Amino acid sequence: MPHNHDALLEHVKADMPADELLQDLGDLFKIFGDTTRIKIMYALYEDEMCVCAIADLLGMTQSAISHQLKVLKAANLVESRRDGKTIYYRLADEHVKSIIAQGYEHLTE
Amino acid sequence: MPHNHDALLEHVKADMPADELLQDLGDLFKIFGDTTRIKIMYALYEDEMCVCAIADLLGMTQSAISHQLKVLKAANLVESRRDGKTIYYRLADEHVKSIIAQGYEHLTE
DNA sequence: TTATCATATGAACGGTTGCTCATATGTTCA
DNA sequence: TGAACATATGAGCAACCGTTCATATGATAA
Repeated sequence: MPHNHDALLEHVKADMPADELLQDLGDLFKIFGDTTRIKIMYALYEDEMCVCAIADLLGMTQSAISHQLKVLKAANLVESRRDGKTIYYRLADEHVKSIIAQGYEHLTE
Repeated sequence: MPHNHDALLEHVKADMPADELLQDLGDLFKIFGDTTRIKIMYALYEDEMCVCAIADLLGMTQSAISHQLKVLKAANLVESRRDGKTIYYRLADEHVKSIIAQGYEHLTE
């Protein structure tokens, strides 16, 4: 007879966040789970930057960077402003830095 | 003539972590970027749990959970101990909680 | 308006990933 | 030892994802 843990499950289940939130959490971290996007966020750590500067910095296509910036913007991780032909991107809030910082700590300890 | 930002690039490049670390960061967050793994980590938030209990909790196959636990263990996010036939998993350190907490904050503010 | 720069976007292709299924390993107990 | 339970693992497949390529949009200046 398989062993039983209904009591434990009852307890743990009660403390679990809603499925939708867990899904959203996964989706959020998925965005951090790509080196290109991590690099973009690090590039914006101190100051805003235009798309072609980021592309130059990472040695990648302007198109590739644009696609990724769109993903980051959809997740409210970056914001942008236009100045003539140029569009400058910046980090949207401090969570970006603190999430990366926590990951960094896990790796370097 | 395309506009120039060599000076900016020079400065930002100097502050960027090594490529290998950025890669590792991406790989780490990739692991958080899956709902099943997020659920497993949340299940272990307060106490250790055996594999079949996690499978029951999430309504998933034992095999699927085992595969994911292997991924989590390889990234030092969970640890395990054996007690007879049963193997209990627990969170490896506090970073797991704080990383998830930061993501949670970003979503709920 | 036309040419050029800066960025955005859609389609498509190749690589990755998470699950299933079958099976193997390891442990306990009769 | 053999049967049952608990977990691990390898192969295979469908779905997802990041890039490239071609092209579209938007802005400026001549």
